[in-house]
Amino acid sequence: MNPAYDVFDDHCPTRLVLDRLADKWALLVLDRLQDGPVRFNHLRRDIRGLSQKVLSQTLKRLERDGLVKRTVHPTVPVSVDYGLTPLGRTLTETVAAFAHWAELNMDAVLAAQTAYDSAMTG
Amino acid sequence: MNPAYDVFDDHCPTRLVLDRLADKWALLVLDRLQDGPVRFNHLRRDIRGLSQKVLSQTLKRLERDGLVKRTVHPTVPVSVDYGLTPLGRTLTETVAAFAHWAELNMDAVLAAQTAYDSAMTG
DNA sequence: CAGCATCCGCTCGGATACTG
DNA sequence: CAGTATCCGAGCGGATGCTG
Repeated sequence: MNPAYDVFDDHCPTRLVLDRLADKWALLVLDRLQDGPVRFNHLRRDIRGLSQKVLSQTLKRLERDGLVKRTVHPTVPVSVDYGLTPLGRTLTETVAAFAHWAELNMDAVLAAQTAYDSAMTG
Repeated sequence: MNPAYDVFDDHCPTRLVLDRLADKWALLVLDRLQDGPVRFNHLRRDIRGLSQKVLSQTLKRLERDGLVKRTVHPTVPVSVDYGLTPLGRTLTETVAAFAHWAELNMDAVLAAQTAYDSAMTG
């Protein structure tokens, strides 16, 4: 580890990475890719609510950051799939933990919200 | 786990949670709180670039979601600190993994970006 | 110290239409 | 199928000023 990097520092480049990863769509894409490469429109269908424009942007950013690999298959018509790079793979566990923490603890969060809101009202 | 919850579903409540957690500031706050409660202005100073308004909003949301506990100490003047709830504590490992993945893999990401950009240019 | 209220620029992201 | 291009409204978040 390079001790010069510090996420709490405003001007540290890690902030840029954090900004990329702290994105709902990027997390969902990375989570969806953990079982292997997926094609563009397949991703689009699987991740409900994700528009094609945002998917395109998200994939491009993830590719630029070296987390996702874009592969073009020379078929007719051309087909393209997206998979994790080795670097991206080092993140999958964390991403999965994140995404599924929500599923596991949803009830507790909803209960906390209800309690908080009723405390405000009453 | 409740199999009814699915982060890939557009209308699943877990999407709301994911939205909250997939936030740079929320992640940094949670990461900063893992060693114990911290006072408001202390947080503000430690997390560079975080404005007071956004810190306030972030803390309120995290409190509403049951991840953070706000404690008022009846001193003069009043002092307030924020700490993790037991629920919030179940997230710290994941959050820390996230924040520090950035620090660990910064060099690789920067290299990937450079390669990507030069491939575009040249 | 620990906030709230207001203004406001800027970007995110949804909708739509078009291309190879 | 796999995108690009454009328009545009909503909201995030920074700056500033004020309160108990």
